[in-house]
Amino acid sequence: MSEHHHHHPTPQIVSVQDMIDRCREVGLRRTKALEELLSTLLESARPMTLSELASSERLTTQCDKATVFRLLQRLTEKGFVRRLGLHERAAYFTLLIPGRHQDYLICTECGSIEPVKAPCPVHELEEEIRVKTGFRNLYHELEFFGTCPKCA
Amino acid sequence: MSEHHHHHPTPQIVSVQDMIDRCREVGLRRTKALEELLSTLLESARPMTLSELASSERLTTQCDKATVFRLLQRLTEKGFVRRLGLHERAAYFTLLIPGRHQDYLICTECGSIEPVKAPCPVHELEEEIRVKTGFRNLYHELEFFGTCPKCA
DNA sequence: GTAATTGCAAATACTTTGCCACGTA
DNA sequence: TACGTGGCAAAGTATTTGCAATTAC
Repeated sequence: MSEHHHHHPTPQIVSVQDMIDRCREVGLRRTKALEELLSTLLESARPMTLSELASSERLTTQCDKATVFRLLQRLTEKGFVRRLGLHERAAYFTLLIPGRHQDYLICTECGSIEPVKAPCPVHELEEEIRVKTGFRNLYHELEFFGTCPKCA
Repeated sequence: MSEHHHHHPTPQIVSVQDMIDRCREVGLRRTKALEELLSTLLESARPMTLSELASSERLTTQCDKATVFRLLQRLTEKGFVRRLGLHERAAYFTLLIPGRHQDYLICTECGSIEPVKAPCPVHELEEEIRVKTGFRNLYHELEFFGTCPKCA
């Protein structure tokens, strides 16, 4: 029944409400667009592009693409969202949840994106780089590319 | 005592001549543009964008940007070049040399890109993913982002 | 000679901004 | 009221393609 709280990331439940509160703390206003965007990102199992977000069920009738763009921009600045490359022409965005890190497995044929289930083996190297190079605010991005079984 | 037979990077000398020969084997024609492009990529310590390549010393007077684009496209198809994300709006390209793998350390402020000197710790996970998911042609991309000492 | 390759220009795709109206605090 | 935010349209940047001329083999 009791949970052990060790140093490794504990799966934590994050609510849209929490996120909005955190946004308001740094000066963002509570708007319908912000709520819907955060909800959509939170519900998504994978990073999404601006176009995907802007045309998603919750947002398409709700607000303009430029609005979503500017929201993502603000959220990225404030550190609530991270912008990922993932090799497509369009950028991908994902919620940044403290203590949670995700790597991705991407099919170069059909473009499917799924989270890697295994633990990320890069933290030690990241620490080494932090110490040796003096870089600040260090983080990493790790993606695996290949042809998925369906496309093979 | 865990001696792995991982393809450790054998420092191999690669000449433009070799690369051109390999290109010809797969049907590409020996053109001035191809030579200059391969030379430029080979001399570069880091991946380069299409614009950088097209306006580089060797290529700017040599050929059109569309030509460089199509060359990179063919070289990528043939597996001689890899296209990387690296978080910028433009894609980056780098020569793909068998047995050689490179991770990058990128400053989010000034955009500088440098190769990581330490060995990449991802090969085992890559193998695990290959086995568990059935993905083919698997490879990975690992980048570290942060603020470099100069920009801090 | 034939097919691949090139240059130029035009078309796409994705991102970003200007401006003024609007809503939140 | 004041200032952050939103919608719409236009501009900006990177990529991609069509086509006729050229070049490698």
